[in-house]
Amino acid sequence: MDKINSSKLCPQPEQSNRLSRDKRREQILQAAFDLFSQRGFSGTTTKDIAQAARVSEATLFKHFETKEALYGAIIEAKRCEHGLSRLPWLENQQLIEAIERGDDRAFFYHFALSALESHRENVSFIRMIFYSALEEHELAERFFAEFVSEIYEFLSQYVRRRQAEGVFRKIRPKIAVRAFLGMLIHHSLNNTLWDKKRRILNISNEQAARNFADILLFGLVEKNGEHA
Amino acid sequence: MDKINSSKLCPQPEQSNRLSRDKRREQILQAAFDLFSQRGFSGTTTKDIAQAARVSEATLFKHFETKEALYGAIIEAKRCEHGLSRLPWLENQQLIEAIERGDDRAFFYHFALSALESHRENVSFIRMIFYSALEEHELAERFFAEFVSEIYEFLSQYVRRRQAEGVFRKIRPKIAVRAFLGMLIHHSLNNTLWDKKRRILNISNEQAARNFADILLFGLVEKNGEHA
DNA sequence: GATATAAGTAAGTAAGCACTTACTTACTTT
DNA sequence: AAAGTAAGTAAGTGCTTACTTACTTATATC
Repeated sequence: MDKINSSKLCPQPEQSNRLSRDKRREQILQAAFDLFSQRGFSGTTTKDIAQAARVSEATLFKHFETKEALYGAIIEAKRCEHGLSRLPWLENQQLIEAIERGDDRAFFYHFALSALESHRENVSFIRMIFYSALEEHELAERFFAEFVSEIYEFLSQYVRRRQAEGVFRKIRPKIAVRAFLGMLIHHSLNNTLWDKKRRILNISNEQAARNFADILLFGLVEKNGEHA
Repeated sequence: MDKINSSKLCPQPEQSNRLSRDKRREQILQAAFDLFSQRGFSGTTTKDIAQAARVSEATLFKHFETKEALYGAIIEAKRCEHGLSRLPWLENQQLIEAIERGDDRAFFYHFALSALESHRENVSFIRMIFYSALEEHELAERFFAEFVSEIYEFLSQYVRRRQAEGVFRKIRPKIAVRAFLGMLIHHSLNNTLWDKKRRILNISNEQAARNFADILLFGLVEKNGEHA
């Protein structure tokens, strides 16, 4: 209606909204990701997604055969983004230095901090992962098998080494890792899902990382000034 | 069809399936709870619920005005079941004895154990709570405000007291509580949601409770035989 | 045993759902 | 500039959804 001759009369805003296949595809994926993470798979309609991506539903189905296939494409895209190629510790210089110095406190602090920061930056991804786990889509399973289990491996190797060196006491390393990751993930989950207003506990990621690392290493029981 | 004269010809199974209002109501609630916890609110249809409860959809809507109201009724029912009246520690004799003895290890062990057991017995409830949190229904909010915050209060009181007595070191009590609850909830979540086959870590609730309590109290760092 | 009342349902309804069809642009290649 | 190709959509399709209507039992009370 207001498009027909606009290119002749007013040249400003109404160019063609035609995009290259890849650009449009990405746009739809982004809209779908946002909506799925907010409302889950069955809570999101293809009409909603099309509207959010500013295309017709027909266009959406030209790019993705089914709603399920669209979900699958998101999984694939996120898998590449968060995939094995860039596990967080490999690009965390301070973490690597802490390992070299044998500084357990710095090691767990920097690991915790980067995990908490990453959670904060990927709230949508976390929500989507949780939806996937509940709905038993494969995203959750893949994420766990490819990413989480690597983290367990990395951290429990560290614990095992420090046990061999006589610094850590005897405990199954994976139990220690579960405890530590539990602190981190539970804290992030509180901040993004349960207690967004942070009524119960409102602390910075630095404080959280520092305290969780210290609890893991030294516990609550006083040891008379062993660490300042 | 096969109901019309069955009461005259064969007296065994085909009595009337008419129930009292309360009985029927409860049956529908149970079916709805099971399905909502498996598939979430928008993933469950009223037809599914009616079938699972073995009534017609019309009957379902005679008992509950809308699907949303049915959800609300579940919340109310679960709130009574899990409500303030029976917070877990009040009926845990071993926990109370541990407090009286001033036995921190026993205290956190028994708390952890009863939490983990309770999670195991209420998998459906946990799933439903998580769906509620993601879908931002009020169940999650109420549960948190009425139940979880009480637990924080109880545990941080304990920590505060032991700090005053010079046994625990200086740390914000709620951070310690968050760390401990994180271990417990994350472990249960792994067992029921992420790693049902327990590939990464397969331990009993007793082992988990023992180890988590010890990490909280003593940490990982060796203290040369301070606790056997 | 007649009457009142509540429990129950078969068969709808309108709106919403994932997905198609048949067609119109816009850009690229020659 | 003509032809070929790909991007895009208006207007459906048939099915499913939450919810109703108009009716049929069953049971408690007198």
